[in-house]
Amino acid sequence: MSEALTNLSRKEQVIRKAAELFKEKGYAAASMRDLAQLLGIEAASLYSHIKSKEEILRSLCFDMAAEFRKSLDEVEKQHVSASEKLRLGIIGHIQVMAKDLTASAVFMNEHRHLSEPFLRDFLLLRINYINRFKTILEQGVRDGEFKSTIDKKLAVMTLFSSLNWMPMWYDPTGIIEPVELGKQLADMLVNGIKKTS
Amino acid sequence: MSEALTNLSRKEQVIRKAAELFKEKGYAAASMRDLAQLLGIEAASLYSHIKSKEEILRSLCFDMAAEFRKSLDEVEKQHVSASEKLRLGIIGHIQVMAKDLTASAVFMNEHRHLSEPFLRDFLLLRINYINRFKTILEQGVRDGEFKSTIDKKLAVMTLFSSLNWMPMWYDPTGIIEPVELGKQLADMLVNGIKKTS
DNA sequence: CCTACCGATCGGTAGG
DNA sequence: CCTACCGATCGGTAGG
Repeated sequence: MSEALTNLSRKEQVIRKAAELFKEKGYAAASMRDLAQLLGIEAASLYSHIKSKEEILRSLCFDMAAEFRKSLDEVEKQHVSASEKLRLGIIGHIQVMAKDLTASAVFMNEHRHLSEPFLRDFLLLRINYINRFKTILEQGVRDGEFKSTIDKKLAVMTLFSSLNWMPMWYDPTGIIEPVELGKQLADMLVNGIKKTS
Repeated sequence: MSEALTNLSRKEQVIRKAAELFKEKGYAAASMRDLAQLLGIEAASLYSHIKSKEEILRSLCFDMAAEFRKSLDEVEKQHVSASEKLRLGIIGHIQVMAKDLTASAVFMNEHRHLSEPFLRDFLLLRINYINRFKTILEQGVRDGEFKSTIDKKLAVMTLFSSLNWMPMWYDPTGIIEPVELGKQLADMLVNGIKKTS
């Protein structure tokens, strides 16, 4: 029983270290020997904790996907305007990423190394998530809250690009907190950077 | 002479095919044997055209960097407002990318596989380019054209994220042209998506 | 551009 | 978690 607990936590240690390694070198260039060395064990010993290198990637990608999904579920329950929903969606997304910036970077950059049918599943989850944001934008246009001239595909892709690159430059030790960052990003997208007065 | 020209054009064929392969599989996961097969030759034969796998990556990354730089040089010569400069800079960047979406994707996603001192040089070019856009934003704030409350780092990072992800979803056979896309992206960033009337 | 090959390294297994 | 390995594959060279 305590043995099972120990194994579980050791497995998580392996996965977390792997995330750091995958983020730094990329999945393909990161070797299991590199990973073992970081953990102070032999490469062969890794396989008492995990089944394969790809299993690690899978758990990182799909766990993050589940977190993003949960966050957006909460937002959609709210009865608020489209711009408020968009704001909450952005803040939620950033909060999820901020909880694990390393896993977020792997989620974003390394998912393509997933083999089938996992890659297909992952891509479906992602397109679904993006479409839920698109729905919010469409609602905003319908309600007369957003310009009818905006290109929704461009807007949603711009949003996602900004969101997904955040792990590359966001400094968690810096002054700005995740929620504040989300608010500013949402404000910039909704209101632009031009002075309105 | 015609031999030299043939070699040159063959070298370029190799590089272009490599760009497609690097984009699709990632640099580390793309093997020279894969590349050779795409070209219908043996892996060893590649080395009569190129010195090493990394030499290909270097030429792709640094050639793109030079194109981006040239484009921004032109923009900075113009005597126009900050928002117009920003607009022209965005359009220029997108035009450069649209000329070679494959090389652009490699430039963005694979540069980290450059070895030193090339990686350092590349990163310096990139930060310099980003800072030139930041200067445009600062000018806009100073001139009272942009809100003084905007986070310039966030704004410039958002801009770059959107710009750099474009090769991932932009469909060159689609209806929207590069210049039009640049205009819309600039408009969205400057004016936001909210109705102002 | 080819054949023939090199040493290094890869993910992973057997058996303890 | 270790020692001892495996077959496959890697980037690249020699010599033509």
